[in-house]
Amino acid sequence: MAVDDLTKDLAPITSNTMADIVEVRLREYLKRKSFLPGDALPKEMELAEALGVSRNVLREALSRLRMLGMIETKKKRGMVLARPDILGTFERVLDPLIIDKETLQDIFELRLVLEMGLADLIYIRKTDKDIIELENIAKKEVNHDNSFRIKNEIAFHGKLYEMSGNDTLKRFQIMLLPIFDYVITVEKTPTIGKVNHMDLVQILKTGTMEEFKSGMQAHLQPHLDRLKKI
Amino acid sequence: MAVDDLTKDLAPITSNTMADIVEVRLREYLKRKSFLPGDALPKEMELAEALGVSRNVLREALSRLRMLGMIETKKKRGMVLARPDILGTFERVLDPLIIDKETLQDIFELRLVLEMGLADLIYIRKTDKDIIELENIAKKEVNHDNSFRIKNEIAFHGKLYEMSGNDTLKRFQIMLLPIFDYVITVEKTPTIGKVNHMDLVQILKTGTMEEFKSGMQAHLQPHLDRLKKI
DNA sequence: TACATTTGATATGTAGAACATATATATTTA
DNA sequence: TAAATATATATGTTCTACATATCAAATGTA
Repeated sequence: MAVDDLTKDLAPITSNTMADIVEVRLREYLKRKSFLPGDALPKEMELAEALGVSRNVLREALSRLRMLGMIETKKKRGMVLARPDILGTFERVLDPLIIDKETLQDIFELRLVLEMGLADLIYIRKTDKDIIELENIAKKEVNHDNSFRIKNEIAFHGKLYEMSGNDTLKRFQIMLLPIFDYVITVEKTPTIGKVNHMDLVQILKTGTMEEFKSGMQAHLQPHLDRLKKI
Repeated sequence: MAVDDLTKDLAPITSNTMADIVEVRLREYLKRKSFLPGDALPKEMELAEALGVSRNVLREALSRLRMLGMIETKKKRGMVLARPDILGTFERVLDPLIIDKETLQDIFELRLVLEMGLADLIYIRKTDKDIIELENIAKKEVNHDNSFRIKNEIAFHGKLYEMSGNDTLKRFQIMLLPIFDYVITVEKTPTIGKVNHMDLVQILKTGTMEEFKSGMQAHLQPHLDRLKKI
């Protein structure tokens, strides 16, 4: 354990390559000059000369920014600053097979936190149409095999995120799905709370937000019970 | 609006460069071969030849994976698969000046959702020491200028995240701070709820989780009131 | 034999030149 | 004037060469 802590606390000494340095310098440059999306950037050769590196190294750094969507390039027009898709970059590294166990657990908890906190947004923005759709999803649950049950579970909770009216949140949830898939697969027994999906729909129809919050908590309780104290 | 929807629905036709393709191919390769952190990868020339591209193009793709922390390289040892820091990659593109207004709003709401949903974790894991520290932060609030008030506000809510015992969540919050800083700066009048920090501390000391949830909601109510219905 | 030193081989890091390709702009042609 | 063509230019790609760090083997020394 002590070793693990050391490696976390002590600087990684990431023997910075030129590309690493140039990447940082470019970031600083873009920020300092307060470039805005659409603004044109100097051409590669000018940047390379200014930085005192080969075009090759510069292009490695630019390649990174391009991947993140921070810049876009066209053959003759040159480069322009762009709006990165903040979630798109996230998605690239979200592989449950690579993420360590602790982080996996953290993310699982993050999902619980999100769903517990979603009630306010849902109650501000829910529509009758939403509730009907949600009910239709809940109705399909009876008498199906396990793989269908999981799909339906995802559809139901996905719809809840959708009802929050927050696209970023919704995309975030979709992105985290593979991780829960993984965690759920690891779980031995399926977790079923005292409040099921149909109950939640009923609360949404006629109940108060407080009732919905309690209902959601009861629904997720088996997961919450599993969380360790420290 | 119709145009915006089109650009979202229709494929972006991102005239893929070789580096883009190689990046994807490498990802697939790593996944298919189910490499694990620490495993050695083939050397650059072998990969380049197998892919039928120049070493240069390959290096642009590798440079991206290296930035994300997916691979690490050493002079003679070659490359090994590594564990990417999932939040580190996120941080790179989180600049309030570049993010568009809608996403900024989405993220602001995300923060509210997180804090509303944090109660369960906090009640599972809070310690007396935590509460004393939180109280000390709350005590310092009186009679200070605005810049101190904001710092203290951040410290208080930051401590709440810390009490969740979830490192990923805590880091996530720190990462989102610049964005709230930006949103708060835009706000004309400071928003003060009916329940203040000291009240929340008192609830944590002797109250139930339900009371804490209600208290948190009252505390954040001014922000929630501001949210648009759609 | 055991250990320290030197040497060489090797994989990544960096540089530079050359050519390919697409495209905005200028020029020519109908 | 408008369409077709040519040219200049910035990015995309390849190739070669060399620098640098480091592992491993060979050599030297006690």
